[in-house]
Amino acid sequence: MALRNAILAMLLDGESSGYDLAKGFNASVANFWTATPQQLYRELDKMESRGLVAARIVEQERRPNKRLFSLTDAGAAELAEFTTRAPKPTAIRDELLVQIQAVEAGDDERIQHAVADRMAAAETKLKRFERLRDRLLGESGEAEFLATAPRVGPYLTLARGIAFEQENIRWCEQVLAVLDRREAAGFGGERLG
Amino acid sequence: MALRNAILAMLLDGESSGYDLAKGFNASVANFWTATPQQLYRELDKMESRGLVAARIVEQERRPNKRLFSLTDAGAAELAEFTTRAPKPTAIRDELLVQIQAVEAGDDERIQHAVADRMAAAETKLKRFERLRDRLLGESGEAEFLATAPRVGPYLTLARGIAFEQENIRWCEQVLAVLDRREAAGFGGERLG
DNA sequence: TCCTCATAGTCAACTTGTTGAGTAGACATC
DNA sequence: GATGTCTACTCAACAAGTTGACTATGAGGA
Repeated sequence: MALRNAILAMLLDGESSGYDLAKGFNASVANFWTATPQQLYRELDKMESRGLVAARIVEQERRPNKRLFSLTDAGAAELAEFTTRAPKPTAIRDELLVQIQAVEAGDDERIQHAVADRMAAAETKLKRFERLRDRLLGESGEAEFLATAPRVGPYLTLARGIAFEQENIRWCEQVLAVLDRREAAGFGGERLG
Repeated sequence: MALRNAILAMLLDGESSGYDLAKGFNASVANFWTATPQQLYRELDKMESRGLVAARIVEQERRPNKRLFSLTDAGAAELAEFTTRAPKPTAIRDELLVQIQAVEAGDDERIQHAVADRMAAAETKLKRFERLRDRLLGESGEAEFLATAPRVGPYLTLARGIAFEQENIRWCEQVLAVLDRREAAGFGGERLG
């Protein structure tokens, strides 16, 4: 249900192929929803058969043909209806946090590595998001943009993504500092059962 | 896989029943993983049959008997092994963000309501987390605790939860401010197709 | 020339997560 | 005395998400 509506929301930006959507919903790019390509192709077929999106085949030279999907009136109505329903509460669900929760019973070194990797990924993502924001804002400052732009939804979700990644980075730094200090103090390596 | 390990990580705090775990993994309480009761009972049975946890039935007066689960050596080994594997990258997946992305094509008023609800929920959760942190810290300050406590994992995941909810609150405030101002400026109610 | 990457998908099998209902006793509240 | 809430689950059905393999073409580099 939510995936369906996330796709409809993406199509507000204009028609696009399953492949394009897959790039947008990729975990390393997305700032409001994620999905794998398989999920998208499957869902798009269902949505087409229900008339929520319209598909049009575009023949291309030098590369495979593609199907471009666009919002139909029924799709827009469905999306509008979705915005009237109470959204599900969200909570964190993160394998790295599970590992940190169990850090004293696990492999210190590997976990520190994982935290460093996560921090690097967050930094990359943050930079991407900031470039995206600059492109969205164009010449205007934030206040002007928010007052005059026809759409602010994408800007606001992007703002959430930026804040999330900044928080991620700060937290990773804290964790690394704490684990380093404890290792130096002789807490490293020891296992709790 | 991750749920299994999240359960094992919970059992580091001592034996507990499915019902108790369900409370801990409840979306409004959890700071590192969530699960429904059904998921837990199902997974616990599987884990018991694989020897990762041991169950013991405790007969109670005035209330139903319960099965208390505890970590076995095999379970602890599985959890340790899990900490050596690279965790999956996580991304935001939030119905409210989908609604915000589509705010210009949706129902302004209801969305503002949903944002206000989310903010209230985040405040409740933040307070709960802060109380939990105070209990964890006890008499010690943060620096002392981090230097001397036998386990810091639960503290670090709690810190992530706290930061997440604070960010949530800030973002909700921003969104409400922006939507209010746009409504006053005459952007409200109008729909984009 | 081979190898990899990017485009643009499809198919099948599997694992995870969600929803709703049911059971059953004890206690509190109106 | 009826209703609701808390403990402590179980069962069944369904929806959503993941994994891995496969097809096909063209471009760019080693």
